[in-house]
Amino acid sequence: MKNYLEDLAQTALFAGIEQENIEKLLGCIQAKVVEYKKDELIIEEGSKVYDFGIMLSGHGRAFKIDTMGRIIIITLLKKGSEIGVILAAGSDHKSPVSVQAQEDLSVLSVPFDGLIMRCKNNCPQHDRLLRNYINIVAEKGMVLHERIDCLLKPTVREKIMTYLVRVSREQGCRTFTIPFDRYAMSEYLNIERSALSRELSKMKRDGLIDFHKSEFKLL
Amino acid sequence: MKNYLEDLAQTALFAGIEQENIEKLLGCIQAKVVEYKKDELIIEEGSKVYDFGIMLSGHGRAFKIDTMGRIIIITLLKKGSEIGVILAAGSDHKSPVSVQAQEDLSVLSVPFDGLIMRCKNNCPQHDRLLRNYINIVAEKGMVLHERIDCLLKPTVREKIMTYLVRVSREQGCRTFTIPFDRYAMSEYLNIERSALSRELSKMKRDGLIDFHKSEFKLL
DNA sequence: GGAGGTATGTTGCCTACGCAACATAATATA
DNA sequence: TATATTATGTTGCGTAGGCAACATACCTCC
Repeated sequence: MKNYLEDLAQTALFAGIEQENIEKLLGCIQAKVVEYKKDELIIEEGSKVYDFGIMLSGHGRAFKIDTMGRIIIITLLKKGSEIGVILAAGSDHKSPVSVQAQEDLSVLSVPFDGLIMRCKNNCPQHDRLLRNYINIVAEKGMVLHERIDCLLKPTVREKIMTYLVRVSREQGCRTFTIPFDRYAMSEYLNIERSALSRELSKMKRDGLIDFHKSEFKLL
Repeated sequence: MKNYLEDLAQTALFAGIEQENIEKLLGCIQAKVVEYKKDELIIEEGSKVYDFGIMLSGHGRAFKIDTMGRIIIITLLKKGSEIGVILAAGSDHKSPVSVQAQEDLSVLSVPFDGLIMRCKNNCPQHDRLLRNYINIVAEKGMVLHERIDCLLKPTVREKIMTYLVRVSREQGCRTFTIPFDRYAMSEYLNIERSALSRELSKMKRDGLIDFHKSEFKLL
């Protein structure tokens, strides 16, 4: 466990908490490290989830299989990503997604009840931990809201613009880099990759934007 | 304030807390009642939000104006609805929506910090309150996720089916009532009202579903 | 440098669905 | 019961964008 302390100090969950206190907290909230093999399921669609997790190493993905058998990627997970945060805090707990290890990896697993129960020993910064947690849940909600914001736009062009304007704002600059390749971007906006490329080209021609690969510029 | 205690006891925020304790808590968390006139803005798009609210009476709506000047309804609010729960708990606090009173109404306004700070007097069930709050935030996230689930479906028929199957599951019955009229349903699924009606009729013809108004049946 | 692999762009075809306009049904008003 | 009003259903038309197929750029590894 100890070897992870440094990494944990960098996570949103433990933000603002000193390492020695993190160590104490980990015991208090009954956190444990769980290892997964490549392709193993961390969460199975439909199962009940009471523990949330923080990725300590490796890569994973959250996905679901739709009625037609297609795989829909919900999120990609890397070191530091949270798993099942909303689920564990919700009231139904039933997972709409599966989470799978894409390579051997380890996860810090925390029972939600351990987090939320005030420990008898009143350990320092448990409050801060809780506040961080709420913050994470809220931010996840914001992220979902922002995606819906794009998805609701009627045309491909408006979807793209909504997305680009947001990223530009976030990075505080008219020139910016998006964290997607074309395929991922098309999935995020729920449009065809080719249709995306087509519209991007048109928008460039129309003098609305400029771009090369994942570098964009709003004009 | 007192006259609202009974209503508050019914809300998700105060679920499982007795009325006398609610009264104490209200003071502890520095809640106050705020009145709004018809058409007044409770939250203004772009403003920073540090307090969340619980609707005590009346109706309101959350909306945003998109780039083309169209009004997009995000949610409708009624007695018991929460306002700005995710915002107040988030880290940016900047509201992507406006919230407006559609008639004279009152709101219980609670500073997020009041909620999350452990009161010195260690008042009973403050923990429960916090747990309820996290629960609400998480559920809001689930609701957004579920909508995205529909929006991502490529065809109108699949969007409809995804939605109907979910509501059917929620109500635990193949016959059920949806909380939308056609127009609201079409907005939720982000499709044209006429296209929705058209597809619903086809699905009935195909023996997939049966319906009359807002009553549906999966076959 | 060549050869294979992957990411991105281009284009023609075709249809699902947005849009508008109208029809019918349900509900309210008087 | 007549009349206005609002919800829902129907239909024809035109096109945005899905789909498939191919083109080009970029990258990696012999």
